[in-house]
Amino acid sequence: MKTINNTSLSINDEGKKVILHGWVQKKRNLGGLIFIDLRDRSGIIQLVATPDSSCYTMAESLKNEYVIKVEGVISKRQSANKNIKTGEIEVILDNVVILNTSKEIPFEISNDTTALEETRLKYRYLDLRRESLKNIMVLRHNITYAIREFLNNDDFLEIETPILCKSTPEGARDYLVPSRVNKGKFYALPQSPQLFKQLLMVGGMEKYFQIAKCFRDEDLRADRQPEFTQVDIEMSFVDEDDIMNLTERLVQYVFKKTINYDVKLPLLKMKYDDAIDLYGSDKPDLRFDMKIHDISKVFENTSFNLFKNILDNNGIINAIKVNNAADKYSRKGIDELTEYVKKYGAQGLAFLKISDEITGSIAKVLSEEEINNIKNILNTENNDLILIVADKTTVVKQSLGALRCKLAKDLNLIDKDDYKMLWVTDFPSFEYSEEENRFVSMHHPFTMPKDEDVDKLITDKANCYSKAYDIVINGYEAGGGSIRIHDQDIQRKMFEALELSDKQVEEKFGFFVEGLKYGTPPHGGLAFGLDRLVMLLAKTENIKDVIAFPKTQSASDLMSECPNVVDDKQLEELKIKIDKI
RNA sequence: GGUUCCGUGGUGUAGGGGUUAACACGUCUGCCUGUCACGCAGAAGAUCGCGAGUUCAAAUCUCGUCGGAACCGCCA
Repeated sequence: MKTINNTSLSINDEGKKVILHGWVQKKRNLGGLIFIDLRDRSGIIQLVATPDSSCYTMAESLKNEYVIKVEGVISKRQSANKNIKTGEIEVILDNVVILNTSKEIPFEISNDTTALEETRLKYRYLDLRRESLKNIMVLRHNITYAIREFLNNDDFLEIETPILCKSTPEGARDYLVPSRVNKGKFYALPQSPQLFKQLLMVGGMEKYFQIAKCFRDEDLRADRQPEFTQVDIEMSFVDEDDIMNLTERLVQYVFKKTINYDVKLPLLKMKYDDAIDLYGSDKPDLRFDMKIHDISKVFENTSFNLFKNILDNNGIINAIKVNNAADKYSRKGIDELTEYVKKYGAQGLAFLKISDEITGSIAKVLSEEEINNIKNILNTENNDLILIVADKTTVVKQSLGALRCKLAKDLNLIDKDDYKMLWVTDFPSFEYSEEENRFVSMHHPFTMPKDEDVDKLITDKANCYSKAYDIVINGYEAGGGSIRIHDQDIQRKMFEALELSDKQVEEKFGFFVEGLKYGTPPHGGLAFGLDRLVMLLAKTENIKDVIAFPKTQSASDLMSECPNVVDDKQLEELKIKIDKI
């Protein structure tokens, strides 16, 4: 068995005879002397074959990615290579055994490989040999290990819940699995272990966690995979603060343990409404400021018809100030920003450039007083750029919220080594679904309303808030959770608010509601997006970088060519017929 | 469901209606005893994703299709 971590060798081992295993990363044949970079999981160590050695011919025949076993003596190098950990030493070879050969590899195995993601995904097992990807796998392991360590020390039990579940058509689309034993019936893969973890609380487990695979059949994004991992936590006899407190300490522990970063506690708490108002997002990135300001009142009596009409139609006018950036955006630059906000439904983007003489798209149509009022509200200085969106509230907030993030990125306002974390709390219980013409749960139907809002469940849904919270890190929703409803009366009211009939409730989650009737303790929890947490700690913006075998945007695996068609025999066993597509 | 972009030797890019499709890295051969992005000399390797159309002529233009990427919708 391979026992030595190759790069654990150092100058202190000089003279020692060693047996090493690994892959040929690189061979440099100087004619009378051969250098080989031997790679194992720990890194690179240099081997040297001299012409007087019996293994010289064997060393000559080595090619990239051959798997070899070598014997040799640790020696001090004539001149050290400061770029690698073992740069002071090398192994003078006595013996080389080829354990396996390798086809010529399709792309260079190095951190700065030029291969596209597409190529790397097809040969993911080769991609994993690259140090940067390997390091993320190590980091991911360290993170899950730290999580288990922390939660174990806090009396949590790690319990697995089923992968084959009942489909609950609320929320995300389910992945379905046909049942052979029960023909015509389907399992669904879990979108999260939500119901099971609550039933574990009913089952008296008190403190549960699981590093749980979850599945959602929705479209992919740079930070979204159809198959992902959640750190799922649930506790009994707790309130919101207990869970936030525990989670903070967990995050602090993981950051310290894995990247030696000190998280200062307690984290900032911000109400959902304030987050939307100030940052246009329920997951604000606080690494930079650039708040959104409401300048509607400046235009109460404006003669500028465009803005007047928007205000008359219950719209708002908001602005962000980009410090010292007026000269950084030409007409073309502004046009690009305009196109950007249009994606979020904004009709346009007005701008003002602050200087002795105000310029910009609406500089001419505004009165001097209006411009002065804007300058006062935004507290402007010379060369500030003011960007304004006027529209209905959701469009204004969403587009400016996205715009401030784009600007911060474009203008390099973000310190890449910084982490800004906060809690976003007091989420609305409901959001109005235009599609379904009714209020639907923002979180899920088992989320406890704020004590003072229980009565509003029926009477004032739009102003009903819940005991729900998200932990936001650098603009990512890293995790979210809530206190659950354990009270039967409140649960009934919730279903009523969602316009679910007794029959619908019974069909959708009868087993769950039945369970809640048998002495359910007050409970709540939270789920962490593990992949996103790894992304944050690894400082990458692509979720594929933190998953060993990820899927492409069309939810396929380029390596195994999955999904794929199946045998007619398999379909026949399941009594499934495929329609022409 | 929608918008935008990409597809050219093994890899990554350049190019672009016309005769030998360019460059870098890699590969192969020879030379080379201190390299570590080794060096030097030479060679092989591509019907430009696939299909149709326009044209005297398509890798280039058009349409379709397949694959990839980013985003909007979607993601309780």
